[in-house]
Amino acid sequence: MTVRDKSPEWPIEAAFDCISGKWKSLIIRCIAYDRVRYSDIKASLVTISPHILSRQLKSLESDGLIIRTQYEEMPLRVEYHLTPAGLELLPILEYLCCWTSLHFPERITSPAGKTRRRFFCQDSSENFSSCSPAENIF
Amino acid sequence: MTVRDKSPEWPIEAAFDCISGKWKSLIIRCIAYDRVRYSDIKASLVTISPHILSRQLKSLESDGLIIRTQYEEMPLRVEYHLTPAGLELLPILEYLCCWTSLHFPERITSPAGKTRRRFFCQDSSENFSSCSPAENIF
DNA sequence: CTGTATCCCGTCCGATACTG
DNA sequence: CAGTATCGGACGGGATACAG
Repeated sequence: MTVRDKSPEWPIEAAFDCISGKWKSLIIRCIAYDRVRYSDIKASLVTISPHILSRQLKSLESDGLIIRTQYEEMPLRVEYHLTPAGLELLPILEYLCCWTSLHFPERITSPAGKTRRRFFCQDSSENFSSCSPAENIF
Repeated sequence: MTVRDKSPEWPIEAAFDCISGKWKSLIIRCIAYDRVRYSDIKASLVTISPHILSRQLKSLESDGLIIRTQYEEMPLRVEYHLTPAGLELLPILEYLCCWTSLHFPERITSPAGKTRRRFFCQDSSENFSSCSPAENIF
């Protein structure tokens, strides 16, 4: 729970508690289909500071959306991947993309300059074939 | 736009900009299936202050999710209802309810004491029959 | 490579009182 | 009835520097 309010009032609140935040959905997208290293996420989300990334990853982990795996190598290697709950968030995020594209396409700004196009799975559009507007996002 | 960040980076951000906020999803639920008056929303969301409710309603209106209709009567009457975009948010909210119920049911707290059960449409469960856990919420 | 420690700042939420 | 004015407090995001 990373919420400002300790007692969410209905299921929506609990869900928002997990995924709200400026970077969280982008992080989830980054690690959606792979095990991804800290430095790779950092490189993908160009302008995020290490402090913020660290905090968001901890929050996502404690909320049960991602799993952190540390390998005792030198140099240190840490990989992140989604839990089943995190994976089941993807179609919802996809749906939200569609909703925005359908009703408010003018509000969409390009991630260029702030994020880099990496770690995306082109095949995912098969799962949401009815949702074409956002199919190039996941 | 009621956002903290002026330039959302992808469609998800634009969507979150509209629906994030402590009360917004509850307000959307309140006026989901009717034209509802300010005082009724206020009465339904027991603990919300008039200031906050007013601000959230303005935000939802300027984001194109709800429509405000003012009748020049005495006493003044104002009604709110959802736009098509707002209506299409309902299945997504429903999905989020299901997601929470499925993966983190223990995080759901009762709205008792903070909200009252009014303005709900029991029939709506028909539209999401595959989603039983939250069917009594909308 | 993978983070943590500090400090600052804007935004959101809220209580209280007041108004057309 | 349907809001607005004013003032705080708390929290999330961010810049910068440092550490295991």
